[in-house]
Amino acid sequence: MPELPEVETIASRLRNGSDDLPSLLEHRINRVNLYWERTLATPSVDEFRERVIGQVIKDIWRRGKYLVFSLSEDFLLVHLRMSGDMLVDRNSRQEDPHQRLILLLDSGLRLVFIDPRKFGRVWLVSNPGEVLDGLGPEPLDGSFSAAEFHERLHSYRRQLKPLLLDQHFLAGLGNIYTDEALHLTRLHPLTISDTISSLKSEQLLGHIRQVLREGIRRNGTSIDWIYRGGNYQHHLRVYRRTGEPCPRCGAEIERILVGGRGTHICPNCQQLSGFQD
DNA sequence: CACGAGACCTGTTCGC
DNA sequence: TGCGAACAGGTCTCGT
Repeated sequence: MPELPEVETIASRLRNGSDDLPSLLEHRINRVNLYWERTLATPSVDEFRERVIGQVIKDIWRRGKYLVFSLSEDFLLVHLRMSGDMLVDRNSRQEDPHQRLILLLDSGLRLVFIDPRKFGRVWLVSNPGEVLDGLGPEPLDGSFSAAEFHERLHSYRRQLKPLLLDQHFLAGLGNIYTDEALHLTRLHPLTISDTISSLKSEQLLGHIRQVLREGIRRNGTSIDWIYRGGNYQHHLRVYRRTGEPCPRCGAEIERILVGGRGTHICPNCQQLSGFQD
């Protein structure tokens, strides 16, 4: 579920509150319930409890696909991976079989990490750079220019889609939004990155920003049983639309495998050639 | 350096 | 209907 727009949606809900639930800012952590030990990447379970209890949530934001909680003393980082979700509920709510970590707050609210597949991870660190330093630029950062993007594309000779999914190259894209952006730009996912013209690079960055902003505006994409609350799934052009007509030309959308990931393309609009105008 | 396969996990959907 | 295979919003590590 979690690519940049979904993580952004969750971060802003926790930070600003929503409907009936208040912002989590200035709430104090009173107690820790850990249900799956490997959820905790670092430190040890004992040290985590000792250090995090008593700390106050001062700020909440997103970097790439990470949720960042700035606490009074440390930073709590959360990566949702494939099936994670982070929500707030009242102390009285019933237990979820997939809850992996619960932070009980003063105020009687609970910050609940849900993760059916158990891939998600949580870090408690004094310096967030320990975890975040390797990440590439934020695609929505206005100071990240098309020229710089083009330069980065040309600093590798790699298949385009796996490169866009590489968080060291660019932070925040996942399978859904990458397929969507490539389709809008009419680029085949196997295009070699250093063959892309500066015009195409600029268009691609524009489309990446377009689908991410639209995803955020619609509170993310809800597919399957995992993430709810978003409705960008009704606006997807190719992702998981195998066999349906391309919204641009009507050809049947195909599913291929690229870098081991299911990939959705229009075979007519996204053709692989040696040069990209 | 770049790529593919396997690992980590559980739940749902597909195909025979 | 039933049952195993395939597949899923991610990322890491290893071998070639």
